[in-house]
Amino acid sequence: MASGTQQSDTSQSSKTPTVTMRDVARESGFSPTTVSITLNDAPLARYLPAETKARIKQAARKLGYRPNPFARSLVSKRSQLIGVMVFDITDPWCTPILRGIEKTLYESSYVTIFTDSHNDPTRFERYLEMLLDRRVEALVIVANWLFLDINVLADLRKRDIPTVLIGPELGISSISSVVLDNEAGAYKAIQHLYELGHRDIAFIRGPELLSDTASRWTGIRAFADSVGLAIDPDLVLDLAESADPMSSFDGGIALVEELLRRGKRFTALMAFDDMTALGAMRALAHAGISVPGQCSVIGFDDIGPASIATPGLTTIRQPTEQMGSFAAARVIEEVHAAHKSPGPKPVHHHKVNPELIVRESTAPPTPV
Amino acid sequence: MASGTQQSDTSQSSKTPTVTMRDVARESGFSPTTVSITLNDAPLARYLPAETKARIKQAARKLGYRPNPFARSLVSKRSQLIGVMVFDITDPWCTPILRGIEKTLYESSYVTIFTDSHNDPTRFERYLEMLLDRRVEALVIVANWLFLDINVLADLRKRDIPTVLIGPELGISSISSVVLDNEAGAYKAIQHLYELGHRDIAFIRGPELLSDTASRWTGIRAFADSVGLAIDPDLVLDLAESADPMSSFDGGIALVEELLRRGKRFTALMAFDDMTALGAMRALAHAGISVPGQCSVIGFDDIGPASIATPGLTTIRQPTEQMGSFAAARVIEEVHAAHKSPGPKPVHHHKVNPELIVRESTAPPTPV
DNA sequence: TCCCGAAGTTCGATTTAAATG
DNA sequence: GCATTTAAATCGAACTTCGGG
Repeated sequence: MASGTQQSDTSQSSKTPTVTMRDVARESGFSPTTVSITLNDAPLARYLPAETKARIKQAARKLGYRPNPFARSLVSKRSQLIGVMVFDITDPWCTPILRGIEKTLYESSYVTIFTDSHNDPTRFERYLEMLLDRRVEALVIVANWLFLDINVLADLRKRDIPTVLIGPELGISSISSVVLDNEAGAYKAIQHLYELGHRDIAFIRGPELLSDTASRWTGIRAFADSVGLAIDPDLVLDLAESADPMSSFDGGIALVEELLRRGKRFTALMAFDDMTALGAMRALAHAGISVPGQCSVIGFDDIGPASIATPGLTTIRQPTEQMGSFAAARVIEEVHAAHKSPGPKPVHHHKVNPELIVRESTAPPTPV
Repeated sequence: MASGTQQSDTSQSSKTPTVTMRDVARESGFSPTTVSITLNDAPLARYLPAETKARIKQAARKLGYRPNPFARSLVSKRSQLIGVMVFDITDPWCTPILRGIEKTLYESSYVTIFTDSHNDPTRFERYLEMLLDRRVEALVIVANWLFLDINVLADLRKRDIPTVLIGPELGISSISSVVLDNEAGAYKAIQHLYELGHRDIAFIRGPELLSDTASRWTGIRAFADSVGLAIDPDLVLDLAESADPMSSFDGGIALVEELLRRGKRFTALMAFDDMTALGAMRALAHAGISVPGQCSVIGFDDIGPASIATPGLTTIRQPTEQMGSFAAARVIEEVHAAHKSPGPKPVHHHKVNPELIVRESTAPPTPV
């Protein structure tokens, strides 16, 4: 059954005969030039009588003509290809971004070449070269973690290919980006806890090398200072460095255990991200501490698992899908602009706003 | 600062000059033919003196020569492109598969064109056309849900482009596939519960239209029959039809509530998939029923959220990454084979084995 | 299939310049 | 000059054929 004989399909068996423009020309009785002009609706098509165009189009349809993209790209020098480089497809933060990119690219005539660097610089550079060799017209980089050194990015600028980086803030940079307002997000998070009545709040901060860590902490400090809330240094722990998204889950577990060991009272915990928060909830559960009954937990990112955890995780949502859409739109815009006037384009930095999503993991502290 | 003046980069400013094979020929002092032969290590290269080859290669390196893929594809008729169509990138089941595909494609010289059909037949067909128009050499389809009608698939066969479908079993079909042995998986799941001592087991089955539903149920029946376990029809509920992965989470909640309403005793619950199981755990928690203390829960798939839920979800793992790798390898193989001898290739169906992953959500029933 | 190298044709389209009535 | 159409050059590489050494 599996490989059986193929009975049907009498004539047009094995390979498709590849019908070319020439064939359409022959079929319609016009020259290849005229065919090209009509089918592309080129400027000169204005002078062609409707009758001619109709005949040509019908011939094309009849033969099932499909223009060869390589021949086309060869002369137009446009690949209609957009390169997308994800740092780690395994990270649930990335997938909605991909969805966003795909949504806006779907409307255009561009097609996506997908690559995944596994957070590995070597792989990143090799893929980058591949993409460039393939003549992608633009690049969208989805970076959940930043190891990139400036040289690589500068190189991109030099090659004059529109690029947008989604993810970490990387301060002054020569490359366009779409980043979250981490400071505002963290501010909203702690404000939420504070308004519920929490005063003894523990914090798990991100890895020091990650720029997001600093900005989120700045947001936290800003709110704390504004209401005169004291932050106990003993209740502040840092996640270790790592490029594996799962590691912050484990980190969350380990650091909560450490927190518990220290014995200081806290009624709420603000985690660096959702993975950490989920790890923390696991550790809390194992210690017999109920969430949010005895301890509220708030995360950051609003990745998929946050909403299907029990209790549902209160968190700060990154509008990931919009970020992806925006980046893709931006990059297409730049391609069009470059088409009009070549040369380096201005760099844009777009900052998007996070949103507080209240679920089940936060509640007012229970009076002692 | 953003758009500032660009000081460095004296000469090679705006656009890259695109160095062609001709330039390399001129630089090295040989003809384009000789350059082509050496750079591609064509058969004729055997006769070229090392000296010549070295000079040419050096010239190429010096000029930063990059062969134009369009010119190349135009004559070779090979695009070096593999189309990947995901039904829903948002579904956590898909991402490890993508990773697997990417891993094996990385080693090859192929590049991935990524598309996401959103479980929408219209979108699927439009993307399919796009991929075909781009002359992809093969296709990998990652289907978490099956709406495809046979016509579309048959069409693919006719076009003679190697295709592998990852996902649902679709019985007799004309297209190669990589599917999970759902029956074996379900068998292992219920066996696990049974061996823990559970006898009153509730079931949430999948939507009727999904082929996986039937095979998993077959596995369950097979085990039950083999040990003489009775299945109470009142403890068997069905998920509604839907293409949204989140819907089974909601379904899990709703059906557990229904189950509880019925008032029949059960000490374990076997869910159609992890999403359903996670929903079930939420409903159980809300009803004040502890997992696994008062009720064990087992899922299916082992998607990412299963391991970071609390309690960790016991489940049946699909070797998703391997499935992706395998499919990609298979497809490349077929491309090579087709290169040697054209014509339709035999269809292969590969069935992979699931694995029981025991976490925290299952335990022996507590004696009443 | 001795060794080395190059001229010329081809792939399938776009585009310019020009020819026809 | 105008409306209508097309021959011919071009894009960048690969391959076939051929000519000397």
